[in-house]
Amino acid sequence: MSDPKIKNMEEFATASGFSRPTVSKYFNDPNSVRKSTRERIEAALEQFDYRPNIYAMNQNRRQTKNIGVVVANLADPFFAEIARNIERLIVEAGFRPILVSSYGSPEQEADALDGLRSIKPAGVLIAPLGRSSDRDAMRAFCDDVPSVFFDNEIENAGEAFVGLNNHQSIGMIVDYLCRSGEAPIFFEMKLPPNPNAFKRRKAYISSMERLGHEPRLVQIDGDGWDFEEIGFRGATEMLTGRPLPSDTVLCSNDRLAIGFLSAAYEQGIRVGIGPDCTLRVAGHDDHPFSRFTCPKLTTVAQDYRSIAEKSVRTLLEVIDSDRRAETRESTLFDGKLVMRCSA
Amino acid sequence: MSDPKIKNMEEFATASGFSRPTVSKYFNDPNSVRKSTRERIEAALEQFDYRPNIYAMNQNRRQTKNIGVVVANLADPFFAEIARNIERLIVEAGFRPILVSSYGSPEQEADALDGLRSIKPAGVLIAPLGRSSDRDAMRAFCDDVPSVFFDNEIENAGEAFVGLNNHQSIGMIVDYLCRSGEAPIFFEMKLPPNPNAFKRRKAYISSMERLGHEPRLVQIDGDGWDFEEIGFRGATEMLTGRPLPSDTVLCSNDRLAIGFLSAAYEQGIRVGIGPDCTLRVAGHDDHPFSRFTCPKLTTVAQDYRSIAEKSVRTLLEVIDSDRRAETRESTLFDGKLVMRCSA
DNA sequence: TTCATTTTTTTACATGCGTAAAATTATTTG
DNA sequence: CAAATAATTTTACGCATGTAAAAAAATGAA
Repeated sequence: MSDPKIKNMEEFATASGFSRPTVSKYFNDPNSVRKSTRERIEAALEQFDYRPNIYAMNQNRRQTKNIGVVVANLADPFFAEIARNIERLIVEAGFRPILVSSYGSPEQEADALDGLRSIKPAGVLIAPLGRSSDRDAMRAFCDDVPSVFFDNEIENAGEAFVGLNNHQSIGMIVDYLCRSGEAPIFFEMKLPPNPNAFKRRKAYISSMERLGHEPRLVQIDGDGWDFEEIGFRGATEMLTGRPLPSDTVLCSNDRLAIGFLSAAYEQGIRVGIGPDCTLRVAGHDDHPFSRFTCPKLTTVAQDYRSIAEKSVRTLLEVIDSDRRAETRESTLFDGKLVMRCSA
Repeated sequence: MSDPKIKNMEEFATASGFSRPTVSKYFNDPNSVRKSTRERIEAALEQFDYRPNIYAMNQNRRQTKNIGVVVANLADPFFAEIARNIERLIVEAGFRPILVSSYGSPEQEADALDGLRSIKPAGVLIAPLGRSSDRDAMRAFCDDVPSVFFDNEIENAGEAFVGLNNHQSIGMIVDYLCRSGEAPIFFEMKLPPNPNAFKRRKAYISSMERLGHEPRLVQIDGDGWDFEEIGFRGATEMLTGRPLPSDTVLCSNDRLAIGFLSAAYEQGIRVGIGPDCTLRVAGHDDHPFSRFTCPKLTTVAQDYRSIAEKSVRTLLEVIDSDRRAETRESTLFDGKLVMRCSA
């Protein structure tokens, strides 16, 4: 392949025997030209290896084919996993994903949005930090570019929100724990960085009340996103202190649970549902590592795929229709109970 | 701020009272204009919120300010962590990082390079998949754009390689294990996707021989990047089979060790250095989760920061000097022993 | 074959910037 | 203050594409 070197679309058009506008049309949508034309262009493409200059394209198009994806923390495999799904769907739809991570920092989140702005994306998918996010900056951004939020919501921002039905999922696991043993206490951070945690707290309380049990919150100190470390420290403190009001612990998320289990192990406390176990621990999210904890963690699985699909589909609809949504749509997926051996 | 709306550099130049070329010069390098000019432009910048069109800039510059970062698998927190460091350094150097992940698939790795090509990056940092990488495609890519490899090497590709000194690190932990107990057997995949694994195998063998012990490899089946799962299955099989030739196991990496520990726990085998323990397990990499395994994992820490810094610095030097390296430089950092309680 | 329809070509202009050379103006130095 | 130097402006062109309108050509149906 590649006889002479092709510099631009003009030369490629000449080489392939068509005019530049026709070739341009082909690149914007191969189906917009006659089949015979398409085939001849594609044959030429094999021969001459030319690709349109992406900068010139993006400069002149009304819309770029870029879709920004900003996640709260790529170092958390949960986000990496959902980002992977989202990226795949974006590529399949013929767009180009631009993945950026806030790495837990509000400043970096703001910088990420700022950086995306200059790229003029057709749309953006955002998993915001939550409590520490700059909400005003975020809303201002969403006014300018179509945005769909996932995992975490920012009130009055974006075209839509796609997330987990915490009420259902927490209700489900509280139900399970109550009918299979003692009613759980709720292990969480006093001041969680993540709004989901607040929803889960509320869901826990209402579920317990619904079942006629008294809710008991264990709220541990800690700041930031090092949930395992925070959970470890909180659990160590809790487990060496006075006796627990219940032998069952529901953690606000799997990462706290991972820290909790590590602490319990270190304290020599046997966790699980076996006869020799003195504590049951459950988590939430079905974190990629939760199947390798000791013992394996009973948890609630978020439906990564569905959340990714719905988010991307919703954004693409907004982009295609070329008009902003007048009402903010909110889609919540149910969690699925994943029973392993920790509870 | 922002009185009228500024569309382009022409309008902004007029608004700020300079000519467009002067303003253009400022944006390319603020220090290339007189201080008073710089200050007036910056004042205007506050007032009018304008930012240059990144596509027009990149189209006309000799070089873009983009630096591609392609990692083997973002879903592995090790890569996420090193990517975070690299991204930060790139931003600090005034470039824009473009992060893409192969997610363990050679096709996606090739696609990633292809996608980066169209972005005309000033340079690229690559942590290749290794064994399954398309070496020819990779070398062809490196001919076109300055590339530095990290974590994994591809022979005869790229300007430089920055990684870990497996010989030193494995030697160190073998030394430690031998002097504190029985000589370790080596737990690894039969056909690892990652070339580092081969180096570690060799390093293990030579270290054992140096210390007068017979090397013993336990090579488990499995394909792909689900190391925890592969380690879990391999360990389960191994631990339920005939008695082990040693009570000490060195895993080729932490993710295998995480699976191993999970399996040992399930088998009721107590791992650690305590008196009631029957097995010692060590890993390698100081994976973010290795401090929360049960028991906490003794391992070798890779120096994320140094690897990231050296990689970025090397690439920037190539970019700045505007000439390709004639010799391929290879930098290996020593690992550090992280003693926890698993061995 | 003829006519209506679709596709392609031609022509022309727009986009938002980089950059080079020459002319001008401002600043610094002696 | 004049000369030397540095910064800025003017002018002009280039980059690689999108896009719109009118003209021409190809295609398909009767």
